[in-house]
Amino acid sequence: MISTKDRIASDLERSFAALGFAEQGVEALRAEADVSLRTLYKHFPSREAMIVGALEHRDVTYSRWLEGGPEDGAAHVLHPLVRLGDWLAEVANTGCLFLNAWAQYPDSAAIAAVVRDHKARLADEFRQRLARVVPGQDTGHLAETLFLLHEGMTQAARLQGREIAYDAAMQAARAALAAANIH
Amino acid sequence: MISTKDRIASDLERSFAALGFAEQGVEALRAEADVSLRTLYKHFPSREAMIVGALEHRDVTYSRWLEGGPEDGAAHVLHPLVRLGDWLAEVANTGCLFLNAWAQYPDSAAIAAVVRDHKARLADEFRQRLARVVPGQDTGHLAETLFLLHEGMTQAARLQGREIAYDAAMQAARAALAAANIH
DNA sequence: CGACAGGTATAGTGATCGCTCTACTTTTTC
DNA sequence: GAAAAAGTAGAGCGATCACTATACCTGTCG
Repeated sequence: MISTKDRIASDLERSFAALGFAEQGVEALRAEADVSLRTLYKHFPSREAMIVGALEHRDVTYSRWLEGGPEDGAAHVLHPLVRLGDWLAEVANTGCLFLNAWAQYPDSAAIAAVVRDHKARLADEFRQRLARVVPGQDTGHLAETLFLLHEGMTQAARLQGREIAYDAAMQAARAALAAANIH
Repeated sequence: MISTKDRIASDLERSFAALGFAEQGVEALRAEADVSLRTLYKHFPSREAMIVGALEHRDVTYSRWLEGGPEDGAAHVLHPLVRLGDWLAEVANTGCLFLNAWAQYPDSAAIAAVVRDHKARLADEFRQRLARVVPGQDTGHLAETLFLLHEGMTQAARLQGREIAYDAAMQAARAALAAANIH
């Protein structure tokens, strides 16, 4: 049983992803979610809350998107980057939804918090996968590099095309893993 | 002799960089540039034109910022990344001004054009430096990787801190160059 | 001198937008 | 089956904002 709030959050996420955060007012969001204005405001008491709700929803969907993959070796660590490549192939290429939101509302503490939270979780994903492949080894620096490549691929995809960005990121990632003797 | 328009553009760049594109209206920009509203609109006939003017100004200042550096070897190629690190140490950490603008106005052709232009010039900077160090060699793919690291460092700096982002990007860049036998 | 290019100062305008309020209906729950 | 919870429809308010219009000043140059 999916709650009304979750359904609206999903629609908001889709809507913001498609048209950005500035180009549509609350009325347009209401129409996209196909609810009354009152109901929309009951679940998300301000426009800012709608943005936060959409970002939180994407945080969950993207985490699920990264799950799974090969269970050992470099491929286990690289899986999130491969999945990002898949993601970029599916959606319109508008960069990172979180960073776009943050760029637009740099003074909103609530938005900054959800962005930092999401990115911290993402960096942790790489740390955990590295810990599984080479347990006990200090891989903090390597995890940061993989995270940086994730961010770089996201931005480069809209500037130079998905394939180029994917190839460049994957090659750099493989080289970094190889230098740490992870194959 | 610096023109009035250039002086205003410089103020606009500073203003947008400090406070973002959404948080200040035309009146705030006018105050920052210390001109009358009429003069501001004479040089930049719309708010969008003010944004474009600010971005064009930064395109020039950042190109100048990257100039020079060591004249041979890997250090010649890496110089723009080093300079980006210096840049990130000096300015407030708000990501890439161009991508922030684009995120906010995804439908503006004029803004999209100046963003693409700037990023193309940046990618070319890496290509030219590679061509100088290993003339005749096909380094297209390597240039894309360095460009991706540039974008990644910019974004990662606001998420994980400047030093971490700088170290991660430089390490990945050195590994990529070493793999191509550039030292 | 006098024309004029380019500046200042600022009030006003029309449109948009976030949000609320009123009045009513449907669904759920005990 | 009644009450309460949750939904719909949509008009309207107050504030903001991009942009314009009016009226005036000033330094330069033929």
